[in-house]
Amino acid sequence: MSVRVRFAPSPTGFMHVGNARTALFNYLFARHHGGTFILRIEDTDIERHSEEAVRVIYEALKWMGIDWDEGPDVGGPFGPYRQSERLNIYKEFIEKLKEKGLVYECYCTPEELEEMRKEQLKRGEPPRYTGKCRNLTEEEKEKLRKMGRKPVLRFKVPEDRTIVFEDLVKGRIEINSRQLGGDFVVVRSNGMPVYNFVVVVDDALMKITHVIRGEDHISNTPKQILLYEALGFTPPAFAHLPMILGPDRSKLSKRHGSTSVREFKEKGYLPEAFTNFLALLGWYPKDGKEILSMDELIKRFDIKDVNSAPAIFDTTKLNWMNQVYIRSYPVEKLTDLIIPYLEKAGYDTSNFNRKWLEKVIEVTREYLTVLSDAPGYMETFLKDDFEVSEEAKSFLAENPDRLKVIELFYHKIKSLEGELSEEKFKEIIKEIGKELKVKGKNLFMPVRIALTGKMSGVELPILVKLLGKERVLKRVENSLKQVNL
RNA sequence: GUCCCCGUCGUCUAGCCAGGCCUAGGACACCGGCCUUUCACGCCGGCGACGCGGGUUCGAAUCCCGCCGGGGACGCCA
Repeated sequence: MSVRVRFAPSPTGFMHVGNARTALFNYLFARHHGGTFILRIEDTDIERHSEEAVRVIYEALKWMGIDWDEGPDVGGPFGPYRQSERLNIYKEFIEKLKEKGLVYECYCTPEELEEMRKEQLKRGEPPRYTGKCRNLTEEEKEKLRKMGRKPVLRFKVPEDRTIVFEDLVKGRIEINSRQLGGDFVVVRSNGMPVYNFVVVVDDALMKITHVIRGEDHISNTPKQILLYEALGFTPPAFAHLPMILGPDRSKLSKRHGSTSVREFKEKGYLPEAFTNFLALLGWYPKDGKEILSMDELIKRFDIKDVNSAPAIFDTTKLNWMNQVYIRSYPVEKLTDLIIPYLEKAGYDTSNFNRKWLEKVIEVTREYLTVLSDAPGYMETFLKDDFEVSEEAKSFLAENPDRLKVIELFYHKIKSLEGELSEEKFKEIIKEIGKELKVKGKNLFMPVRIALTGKMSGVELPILVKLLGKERVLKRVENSLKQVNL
């Protein structure tokens, strides 16, 4: 039987990195086995769902390089792929449960249930539904209905049964039905079925073979297995991925900083780096190779190699990976991605020659960790009216020779005939060194300051070449003005 | 509180199932050196972990028991 897996997020308006990793592992698993990857939108909680929120999911997945074979937008043989559009399907299976006498109406109000939970907790008992309404008579129900109460439908959980499943990453897991918190709700009082129920119906009908999801779903699994059985379906295989933790070792959430895919995209992480990094959170290739393209990930991915211990989300390594990817990215693509950051920083990029911009990026890419660093590092090339830093000024003031270097450099460039090439620049510097009898830092640093106002930066010959004679002169004039007070 | 899951360098992890090849390997980070007439890159080196206690065994990171620690779940959220 061919592998069919699904990623089933609820549209909350943002894609959490934990969800992104779940999607990725499902995707890798599907592609590795030549199976089908399905996208299903879990929006039974209608109040929270919006079209925009669904689009956020599409965008995040596409950005990461994940495509799906079946889904709300592309369709497929087992649609619809949005739970809010599957309501009559669920109704049919609710009827089945009713016929079998496996569900019953419960008229307790949320307030009553909350009260009950509090008391149980106070007594040191695990909170659970007691089964209060399990044996209500018709008259009692009628009475409660007259009070204006709308019932929920609860599933009858068997008294004392050990539910066992073989988890693909955790191993054998056994839970007694007594630990399930009592009879659980399958249909809300507003008639809307609840997650644990719809997920079973959908996974069964969509012929899902492997359910790969976060560890926080382990406690749902026995309930779902009970429903599979009640409905006459065979449960799929389960694989529960270890949690992703924040630096404080608690479940990663918004208070830990950036946790949405979009934030990483906006900061300027390359999708290849981000995906590569996520893949290594809880999984490790047998051969130990860490920089891996999507194809290489697919080739190597094995659910058996997924770690069962949780991982802390620490972006230090992501930063390194991003640098690695930035340095090997095609310049054209990199330029396309960097231009928006330049625009945001106030540059009108239409003023720049595209080829020239690419050359600038070619030399500055080495310095970038994230794309949003680009405007800062590229400033040296883009802005001629810079300010000479205080550090640089005092450096020049320390030794009169240093200023002389700048002045001589200026005259030599001014009287230069023809193009200012890298070689020409090196020659000129050598000449200055000989004529003024200076060398080392005393020779190079003044020129650097005159050209950039800073004490560090890219290699001078390259800078000079990309600037051209006119801009070099303009810059030296600008610096001289600031230093000669 | 109850149940479930987890515990190897600061972090991601290899090794654990099939005990000796482990004076525990790699990567990131950190520190130092080299390279570079700057910074970064690159190269070389260093620091650094089997949660604790018992047991089994000639031998345990690996198997067993207990403890401790961390996390998750306990919704008419998904």
